[in-house]
Amino acid sequence: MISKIEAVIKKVLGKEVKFSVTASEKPEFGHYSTNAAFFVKGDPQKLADEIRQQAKNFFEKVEAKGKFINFWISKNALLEELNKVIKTPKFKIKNLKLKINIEFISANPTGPLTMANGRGGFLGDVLANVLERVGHKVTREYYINDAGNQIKLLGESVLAALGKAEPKDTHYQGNYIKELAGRLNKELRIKNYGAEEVGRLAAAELLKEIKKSLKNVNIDFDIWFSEYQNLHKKGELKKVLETLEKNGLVSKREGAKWLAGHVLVKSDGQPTYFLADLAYHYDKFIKRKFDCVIDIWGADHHGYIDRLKTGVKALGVNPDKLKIIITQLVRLVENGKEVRMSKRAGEFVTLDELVKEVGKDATRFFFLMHAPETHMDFDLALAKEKSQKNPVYYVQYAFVRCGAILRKAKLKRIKNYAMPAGRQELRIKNLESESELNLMRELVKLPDVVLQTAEDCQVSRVARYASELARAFHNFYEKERVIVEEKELTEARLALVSATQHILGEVLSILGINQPAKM
RNA sequence: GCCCUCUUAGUUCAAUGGAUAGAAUAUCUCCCUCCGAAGGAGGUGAUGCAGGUUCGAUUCCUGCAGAGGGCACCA
Repeated sequence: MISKIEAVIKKVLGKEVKFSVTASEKPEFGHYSTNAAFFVKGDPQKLADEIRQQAKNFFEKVEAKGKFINFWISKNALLEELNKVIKTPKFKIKNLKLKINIEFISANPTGPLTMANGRGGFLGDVLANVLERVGHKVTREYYINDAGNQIKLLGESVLAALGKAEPKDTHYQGNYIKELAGRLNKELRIKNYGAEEVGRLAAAELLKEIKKSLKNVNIDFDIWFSEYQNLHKKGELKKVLETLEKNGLVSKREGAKWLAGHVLVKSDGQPTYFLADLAYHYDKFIKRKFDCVIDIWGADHHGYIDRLKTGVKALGVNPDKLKIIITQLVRLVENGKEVRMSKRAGEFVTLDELVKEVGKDATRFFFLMHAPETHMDFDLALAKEKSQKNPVYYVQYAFVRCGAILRKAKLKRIKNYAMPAGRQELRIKNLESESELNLMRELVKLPDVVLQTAEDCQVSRVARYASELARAFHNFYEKERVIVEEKELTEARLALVSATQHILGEVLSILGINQPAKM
């Protein structure tokens, strides 16, 4: 809808003028408005009239108020647009076709997923959904850090728990290590593994747990990329290092190899994580040829952004193709006091615990509502208490109400309203009331919401839209009875309900939230 | 010390540089003869401080205060 209005304004202005069109927040400002008159000389009302002339049937009214120009969309145009949205196959609103890799969570396999991992997890999952809706080819990827020191440390921790090694402060603590040690004990008794091998074994075991947790919250990955198997074992680090050396970008100092002030190979000959990461991004950009790579990291890695971008540039890749999204850390608060979350100290709330206490859908919505850059304090007890008031239920309830009405219509054998697969033309020409039209205006916003989100990655917009759409529906439900005496009116309203069910269902599906039949 | 992020109703969050700063929740009133009240209608209530740029600043810039995070031959 917005791009349509923009196109009309552009036609009138004739030249490149920077302006924007937004959905209006207040009824007196119409349905949409633009600030275009701020940027051109002349009477705003005259400009408004010219715009109206350009698309007479589309606009019911175009009116300048001060320098703002407000648009009222005609009923026919609204209905036409709604039909268009409903009939879009799979709601795929564009076909942009970029090959995008989105890597998220990638928590080290040295412990269970914490609730903070959920933040980046849900963000990545939903962002991937959004990007798919505009036609991109999206690969969801989890990078498994199974090659560094932490694996050896994990192995030592397990051995220490079995009394086969000296306990140290740096070891991973917590019950999960003891449980893990118990599970591995049988195998370890037969074979005499070193710390690194034990670590690898333990990491594989923990990765199974991580996969289970993610499955439980409906986050799927296309690729689980093992640093050890796919990079180290295949000698990819060496290859990338050689490439960089050939291009004269590597310098030697104090026995180590450097790239632009960062160490690639330590003086003891061991590669750094930086080199592994370069090999990884070489794999993504050069070998697998992704047009765009999105990494979602926690705020504790923000200092690493410049380094990686520099490195990627050294590989000959335009660093703008690498988009890094930072999510602020989540602080765990208990009884008003902060608890440091640490796998080493064994102090954390796992994602599993959180989901068990608060519920899958409420957990998802809670994280998705918040912009990634907001700092969050998280109190498990409070979250549990508040989950009853989570807006997700408001949205799901609207969806349930749609279903309840349509069920009743079916029982009464009312026909001519159904929209199987969203293909049928909506028969809603005789809907006139404000709550009905308002609902239609909300429904029609779906493509704009998805497009904008695919553009700026602000996933919380989708969650907000879900609430707004639900409100428009609840409002309609309260004001108008759907199944009434007049047959035509009933059919029209049922069609509207059916359209709402489809679009609300699509929004829930983008958000990865369950579409319940009952609550 | 240097760098990044954040600061908006009691609380949790919105607002591509635009209009009278929106919601939710809490609180105070109302509304079930009804397709489910997990709902609807209304009241109260907010931009940390000081400058600057601009026709216009919650938004951009500078300084200050407060909160979180980062500054490794760790990953």
